[in-house]
Amino acid sequence: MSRRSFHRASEAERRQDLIQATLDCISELGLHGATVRKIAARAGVTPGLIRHYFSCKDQMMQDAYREVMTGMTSAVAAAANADQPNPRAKLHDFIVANLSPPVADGRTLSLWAAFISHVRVDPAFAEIHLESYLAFRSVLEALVADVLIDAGETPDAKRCRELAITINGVIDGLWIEGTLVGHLFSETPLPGVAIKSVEALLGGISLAAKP
Amino acid sequence: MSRRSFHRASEAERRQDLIQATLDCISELGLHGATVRKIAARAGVTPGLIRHYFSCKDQMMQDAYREVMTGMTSAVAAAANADQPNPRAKLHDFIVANLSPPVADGRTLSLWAAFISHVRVDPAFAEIHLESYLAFRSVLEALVADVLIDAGETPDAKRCRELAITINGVIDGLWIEGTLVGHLFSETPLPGVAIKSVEALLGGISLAAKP
DNA sequence: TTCCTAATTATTCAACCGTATAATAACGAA
DNA sequence: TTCGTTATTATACGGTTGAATAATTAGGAA
Repeated sequence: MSRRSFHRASEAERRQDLIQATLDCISELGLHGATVRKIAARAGVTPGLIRHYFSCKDQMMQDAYREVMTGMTSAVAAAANADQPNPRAKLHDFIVANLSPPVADGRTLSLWAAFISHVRVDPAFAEIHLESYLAFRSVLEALVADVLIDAGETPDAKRCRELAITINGVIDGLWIEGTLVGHLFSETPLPGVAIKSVEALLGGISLAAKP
Repeated sequence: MSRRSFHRASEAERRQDLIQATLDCISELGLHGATVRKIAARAGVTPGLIRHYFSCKDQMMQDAYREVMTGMTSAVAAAANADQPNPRAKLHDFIVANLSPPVADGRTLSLWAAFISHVRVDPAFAEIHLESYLAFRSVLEALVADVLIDAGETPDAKRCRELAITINGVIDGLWIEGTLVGHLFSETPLPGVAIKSVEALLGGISLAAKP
């Protein structure tokens, strides 16, 4: 009776593997299908190892939630800061990134929804949600402020915040629609719809590259 | 040893009780806490009864999902047709109803999210989602068309659909934001934000009651 | 009232859950 | 090379799960 051979991984990559396996299981099998055993099998380890890296299953779930949200926010923030120094182009790219893969993606949406449904159940999830919401909104608020200044306005904080709330809503709503039933309006690409909508919300400011 | 006494209910009300108990458990305990036993206890019956009314637990979940979505859509549709014959006031009330209780409510949002997270897992859930999405959007599309006509436009179907998609997005996004972190902007009531946003999206058409 | 039907309870089952503990093998240090 | 540490596996445990079956009792029909 010989034991299974294994590889000793670094703590960082093992945790990452386990979290990714957790996310895979949740998105493919649902929350009640993402058991410790299935997650371990997906990660190629035995179930006991999970409790060597996480104090309990819930702890791993919370870390996985944080991972998803920081991943999304940093991806769209990076898209905004990628090329253009132009504030309008930055906001434009930010919006498009929110409505394109890998953010606009069935797997990501399933994960987000699964975690959101636990916000009311577990205060730890509520805190993670609040953190990630505020982080996202503050990025958006800064982008909006720069656009308004670039357009010659002198916006106060309240207006920027209200616009950020609204634009966040537009992005979220179209993100959900586009990801869940995107096949229904493939002839009406959502990024374009979103840009037009935000331009209207901004009072007609164009987000196209400056002439 | 005497058996527990019980009441023989009609099929309709028993099914309704079981579905409501299912929804209560999902929203309070999460998907993996909504077990057959907990649901039965909440409904005041024994677990075996569930399989007398539903072929399996999943079947009951699907019926519960359908119940949530038809409840939401019919609530907001009723709000739109309640008082005003004025198309603008109808759309106005429709939007406000979407962002007010009982639609904008933590329990409802938790349920919606829990079910959405299963759309990718189970094709039956995907079908229910598609049905309810199309039902909602077609109500909204009709409201938008009437508003445009009332404003003197002669809108084509494509424009109405695109506006409905966008407005649906705004409503969904603000609904989520408002329900999850509504306490953050109690001084900026979301219904007002939504109305202003939709007015902007409609090109400046006012949704206030006609003068 | 008496009887029949089926709604409801009670009980059982195999499978699976998350967690705990002990044995072992991988791999860096010396 | 040898040794020690610890990451990893193996195994076990008590409790829970969804489902199946059998026993009963409620409530209408006759």
